[in-house]
Amino acid sequence: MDIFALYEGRVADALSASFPELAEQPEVLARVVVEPPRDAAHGDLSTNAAMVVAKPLGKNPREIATVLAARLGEDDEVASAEVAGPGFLNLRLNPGVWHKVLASVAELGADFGRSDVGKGEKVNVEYVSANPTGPMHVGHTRGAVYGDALASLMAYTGYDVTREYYINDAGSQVDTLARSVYLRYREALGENVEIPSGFYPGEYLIPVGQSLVAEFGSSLRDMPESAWLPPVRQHALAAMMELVRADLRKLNIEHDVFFSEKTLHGPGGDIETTLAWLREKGLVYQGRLAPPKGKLPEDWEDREQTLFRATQFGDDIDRALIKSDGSYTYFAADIAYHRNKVMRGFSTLIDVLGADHGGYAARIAAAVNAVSEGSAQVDVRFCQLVRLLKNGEPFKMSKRAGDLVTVADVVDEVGADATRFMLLFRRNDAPLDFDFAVVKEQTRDNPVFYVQYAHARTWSVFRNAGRDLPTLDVSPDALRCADLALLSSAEELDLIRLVGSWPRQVAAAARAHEPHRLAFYLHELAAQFHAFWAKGKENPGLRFVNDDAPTLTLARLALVDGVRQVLSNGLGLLGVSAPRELS
RNA sequence: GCACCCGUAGCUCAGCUGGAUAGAGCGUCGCCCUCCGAAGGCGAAGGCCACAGGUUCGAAUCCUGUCGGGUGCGCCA
Repeated sequence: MDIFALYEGRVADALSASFPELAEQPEVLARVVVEPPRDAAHGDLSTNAAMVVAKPLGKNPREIATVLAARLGEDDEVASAEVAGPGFLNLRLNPGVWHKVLASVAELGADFGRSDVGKGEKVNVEYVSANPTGPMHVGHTRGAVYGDALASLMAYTGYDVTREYYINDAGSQVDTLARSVYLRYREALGENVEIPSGFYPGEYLIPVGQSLVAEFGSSLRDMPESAWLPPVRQHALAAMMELVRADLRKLNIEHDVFFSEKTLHGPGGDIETTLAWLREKGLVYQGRLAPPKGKLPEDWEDREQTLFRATQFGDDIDRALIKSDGSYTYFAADIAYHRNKVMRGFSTLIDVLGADHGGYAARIAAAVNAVSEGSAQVDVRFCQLVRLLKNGEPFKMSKRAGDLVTVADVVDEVGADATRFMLLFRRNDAPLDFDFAVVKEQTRDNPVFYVQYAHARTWSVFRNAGRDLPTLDVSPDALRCADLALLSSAEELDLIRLVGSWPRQVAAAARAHEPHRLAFYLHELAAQFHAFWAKGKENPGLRFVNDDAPTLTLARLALVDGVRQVLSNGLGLLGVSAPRELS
């Protein structure tokens, strides 16, 4: 039950009942918002309705608000409806409404917050998509966690979500990988090898070389490169993807689809058909590009090439499709890939990329626009770099992959929960400091701990109740029968209001593609719960468990259970565990 | 030179797609535990929302320009 969405409907109804001409302007009504007022003293709900429709109606907003107030004030649930400021309408609800909201939390359980705002729209979230040349390093982690949480969030809000990983297995770096593995293969056969620069030096390739020996014996040693390269490449790719999957598992990330770039190439492949289609639409031509201003690339040569008319779709320049050696550019494959997604029925495509791909967004948008003929939308989200620190000092940890700190290093050090929560406790496009020392602290300075501790405390309340009031039935059925009207203090109602705003937060976060909002909400809910808990210290009457007041205790437990449920649902969406006890 | 991202308290950052008196954590200062609800809580100080215009009932939020920081810039992936 999303009380805000509910009242948005009621306000819209009241508007069109009072001003029938608005029925013809749904786009105006769509701008009407019901939200919690900034200042709680203004009431429970606040709406901008009168101000939004004032102009289209040619009427004074306060006048409109007064009409609305009269109409909405007739509702039994509404205790008062007041016009304020330039034309805000503030509604105060009877506490019984909030008690109903709390009851609905228990009723809906894990589904409290779930919605159908996505209306079953097919969404493809592409994330991680790291080159399959080694284990994942921290640079990939943020996008991985962000994409994963976003996918969960959107699935929860009624979108039909596919989690996808694009394997860049068609470029020259895969050949470099194969050659690097081949050296490790010869090493495994007893040779003394040096890894020249330009090859991948990581020790993680040693076992791959050994497994080649196990599979092929020494048969590859005396072949020419043209003969051993294909089997070694395939073997190496499979091994790397296994590494990547293992790293993703450590973060509890699982994709639905692993899409190989290689499958787009070749005769009759998606790239060919896509380019043919673009040619037919007149979007491909032979032409020259002006050299970039400023520093000129050293090997610049002015030559005619095959270009995609990206400028027709808002890009700065047209983009090359075919390299001078005759093979397709990465972008050509990417157009085909995005067209493939569109053909699979996705109407919203989300690409999660590192911030170093910033310049790529415009051409992807152009490609999707062209290829879907405007029917699909793409949202390219960039994840900024993560700076690793320990006690404020830059942190290096070079165990597995040369200079790079890997995902496994981080997760082994602080755990998947902390890694995920910290990466989500920030907007994705803002740089992030990740301090190992802070994340391992068990104090309120550590947001992961702080939120998990709040959840553990809800369980601890129930354990205390069992100890102090052993005869009290605190089963879910008993909680359902609790007299919630006993929850009448400001602290209790504030907490219920916050709990009740959860569905609204979830829906807004999903629409904005911003899972970090959930992390901030959970931190706030944890803070308010901790504060309420502490009130019981000064004022025993506010304690959750009161030996001499079992019915009040039961009502309070219902409130605690609602907090527990929302913390649990929220942590679940973020992919962070919700422990019942902290060790 | 161009494009994209960013500029909010001393520091790190939120700010719910334009709403009312701009918020949180850290840091600083001051409080609250002889055990049973301190792995916590309460309070204070701290702001020209980089700057200048514009759009309108209303701007940290949208537009333009300036300054400052980051990223990227024909065939790399």
